Amino acid sequence: MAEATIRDVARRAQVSIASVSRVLNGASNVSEPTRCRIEDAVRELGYVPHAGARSLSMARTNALGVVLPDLHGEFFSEIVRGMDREASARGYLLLLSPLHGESERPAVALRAMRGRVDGLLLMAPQIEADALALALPSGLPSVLMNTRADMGNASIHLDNEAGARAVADHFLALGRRHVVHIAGPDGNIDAQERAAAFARALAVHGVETRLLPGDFSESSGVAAVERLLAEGARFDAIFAANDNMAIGALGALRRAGIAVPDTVALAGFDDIPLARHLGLTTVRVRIAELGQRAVSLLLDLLEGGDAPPGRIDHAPELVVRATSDPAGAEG
Amino acid sequence: MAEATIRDVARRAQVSIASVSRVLNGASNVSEPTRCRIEDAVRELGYVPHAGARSLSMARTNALGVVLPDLHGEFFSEIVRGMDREASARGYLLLLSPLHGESERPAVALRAMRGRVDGLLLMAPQIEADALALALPSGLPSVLMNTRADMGNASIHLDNEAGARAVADHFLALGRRHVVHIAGPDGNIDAQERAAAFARALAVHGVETRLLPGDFSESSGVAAVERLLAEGARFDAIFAANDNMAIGALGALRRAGIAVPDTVALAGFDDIPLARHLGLTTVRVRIAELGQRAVSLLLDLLEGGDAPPGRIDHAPELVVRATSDPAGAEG
DNA sequence: ACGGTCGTTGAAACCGGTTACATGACTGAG
DNA sequence: CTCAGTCATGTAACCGGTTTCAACGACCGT
Repeated sequence: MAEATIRDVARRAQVSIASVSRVLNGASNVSEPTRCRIEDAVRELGYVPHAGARSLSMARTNALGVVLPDLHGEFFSEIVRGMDREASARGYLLLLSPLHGESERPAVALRAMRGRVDGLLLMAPQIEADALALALPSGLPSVLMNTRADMGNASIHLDNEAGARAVADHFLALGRRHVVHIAGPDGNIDAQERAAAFARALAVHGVETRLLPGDFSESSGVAAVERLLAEGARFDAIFAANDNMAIGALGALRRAGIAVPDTVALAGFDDIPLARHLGLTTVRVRIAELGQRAVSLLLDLLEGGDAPPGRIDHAPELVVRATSDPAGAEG
Repeated sequence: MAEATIRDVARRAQVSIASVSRVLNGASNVSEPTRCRIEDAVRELGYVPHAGARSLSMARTNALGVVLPDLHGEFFSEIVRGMDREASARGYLLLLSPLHGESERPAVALRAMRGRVDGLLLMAPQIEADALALALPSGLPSVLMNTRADMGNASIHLDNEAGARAVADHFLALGRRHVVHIAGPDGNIDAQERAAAFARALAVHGVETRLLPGDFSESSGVAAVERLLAEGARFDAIFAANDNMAIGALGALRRAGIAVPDTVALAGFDDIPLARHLGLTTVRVRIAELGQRAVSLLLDLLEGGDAPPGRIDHAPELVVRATSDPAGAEG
């Protein structure tokens, strides 16, 4: 048996579809007996409105498109959780379209969103500004997260510079002078900002930074440390561009018998739950909050429509734990 | 400027909307010159088809609804990742609707899906069978995950019994005889199955199980251990119904100076990434794979339509690590 | 020259809702 | 008693696509 439509309900209740629609949407101008007949018919038929059809005629879907890069576990779930918290509180659903395998062009994913969602949340730290401008559907209100482009779009950015600077200052305060940075993937804007700000903050105090490549994966953190050891390099502090790599580095240091934090201080970025358990010093991002704020910004844009708030910065916060705190017991 | 519609394209290319639609969908019966004119018009206008309208007329949305309880971080992201992997490989998007605050009735969430998605993935370990039957939209193909109901619906279940039994056997092999189980939330089917199977497997060998309440949160794991210690209870093995609680328990044991695994062996369930880092013995679920299989099952159902595969079991696997392995170094 | 076939095209119905507008009954005021 | 003003209700247009079907012209064989 096919699903009941509004016409079936109208027929059964002996009224026009207009009246049914009115009752369903809580319009006031329907008489009591008519309303009852309709409500009965709805119940008897188990009628559920067809959201797609409604969206089409109302030009409103009550859904938000979420386009994310291939994020590592904790980060992904946290940001989606935050987005969902805000979205569902305000009556919206989330339509997910991860751009897996970061290489894939986002254009397809973004185009598929037209007619499906009222607005777009796009996190694309890897994409060049112009590619982004090309791919962004013009008619769709969007909030950009941690992207390069800055073309009048509302956007929310993590303050990578403040976070990286805090780590640099912390290392300096500990008296470290032989500092290594394990960087994130090449094209990633967050990684670039972190690396640049970190090196700059140290350079101000005459400290040079040794830069090693990484790709945000745990294994690349391991590789970086192993390379340092193989070279016999001298270093007393490591800042990894994210927690994952820091965790890899921590493991490698331990296996090599290097005392953390006594010989080498270590810090990451993100503050994923694992970081707390491992006693990793890091920069707390409050990922869920970031997602929540992005959705809030987008919905304000959609509903208010008036003052498009430009760029919002999301401030992170240094969390000192065992891997850089000589006083603390190591987790 | 409003978004271009198919009529705008037709007008510009001097053809009917039918021809435009044909070109867009790759129909063969369009002459070369006409096709070119239309393609030019599409390009010039930056036309993108309206997915909502197309869905309505095709009665097909290319989206799957995902309704999940309030899962803890890793579990959530892993299962969504797995679902997305399969869904997007087969051309579908995911529409997310977490039932946060587990108490909330799923009926609303499920109803909102009608007309938006082609099929439904529902994980609801907390919901009673009859409530579920009532809430499930009749016209929507669905795959149930770890639910009680078994009403002809396709479903995929985690084999909790096998996992719990494996832990029990492992503890027995270690010679443990004073065994504690920290249970999951009351109404949760997974928690119930794990607790029952665990106690049963031990009982066969004449070992009784001390049962403590928990709610899958880390803090409830801490609380359980603290309660044991306060009572001065004698115990040499703990099986927590999930990793989160096991991690809480591990912390509490360490703080109390109790040797793990020498004095007390510890195991969890799920194998979240943290478990590996902490050296926690656990039952590996391959969460992403679970999600992937669920989507695959649903899509087979949708596309094939023929043989509705009934109930599928997803087998977990015991992973022995430091918290229960006397030989292994403790992580 | 004629009828049949084929390939190309457009008109219009349809998907399932919402809503502007018309209609008609009823009410109260003048 | 009449006329304006409510109020409840129905009709039909519309949202933006897909698809059926009929029309049309070109081409073919005879």
